[in-house]
Amino acid sequence: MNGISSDVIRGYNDTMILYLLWDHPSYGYEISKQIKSLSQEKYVIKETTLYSAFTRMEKNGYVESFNDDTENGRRRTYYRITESGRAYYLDKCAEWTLTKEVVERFIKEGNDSGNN
Amino acid sequence: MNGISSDVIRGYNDTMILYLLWDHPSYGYEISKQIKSLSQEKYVIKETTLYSAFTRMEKNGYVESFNDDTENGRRRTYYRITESGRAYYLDKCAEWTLTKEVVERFIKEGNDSGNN
DNA sequence: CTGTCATGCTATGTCTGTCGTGGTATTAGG
DNA sequence: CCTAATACCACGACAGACATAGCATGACAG
Repeated sequence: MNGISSDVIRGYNDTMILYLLWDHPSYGYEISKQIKSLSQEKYVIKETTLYSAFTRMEKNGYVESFNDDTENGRRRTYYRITESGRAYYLDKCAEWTLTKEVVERFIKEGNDSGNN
Repeated sequence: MNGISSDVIRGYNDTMILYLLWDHPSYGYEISKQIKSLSQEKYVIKETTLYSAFTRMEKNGYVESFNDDTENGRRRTYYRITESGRAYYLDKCAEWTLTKEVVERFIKEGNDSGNN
């Protein structure tokens, strides 16, 4: 198995994107590259998934879009995380901890090396 | 936060059910109770989700259904895990390990400060 | 100048798993 | 009789992921 079935990640795409927006705004293509590299090529988000996530999150108030006028040529839509987005992200982190605990009670691990 | 949003667990319901079928067959209601107790009430699978999971998994050959004739009165459909189901389960466990690694790269917060 | 590639985004419709709603049936207890 | 717990199922809605397709720019090779 090389990748990760998207069903598993479902619900965490938003979280990953918000993580990458935490320190500074970014845009689709860059986020896409970063997810790929940060996950060590293990997860590559689909374009449509990514852009629909942006749309959804903007509708939910987790991000704000804007255009960078200093750029010319290629039109980019940048996204900035909002306070609400930060709160949502942190909430998801807490949920992840909980989820992890729960799922692991149902996982037989014979191939887990080292840590607990 | 009390529970876990089902979007997060999505894709792991099957895994949890198969885990509980590993040693011996079981049936819907019991599985439901066991998920609740084993997750320490943190996750309660919805009935419809559970039964549709059984149907799906039987169609995929991960479980087989049968009736226990020694029981009378309440009609139960028991499910038994198949070899294919065991393989699928183990596959999911491996995937979980991978998923966990990936997701955690995007999680701020008490980052696994303890182990490793 | 034209073709191709990388960049950057959008529209449209399908698929799948979850879940809300509601129904059926048995057994036990008040 | 009524209710609660057990035990299951049908139906339809919904949301997120994704396949497919298209549009537009800029760089660079031939």
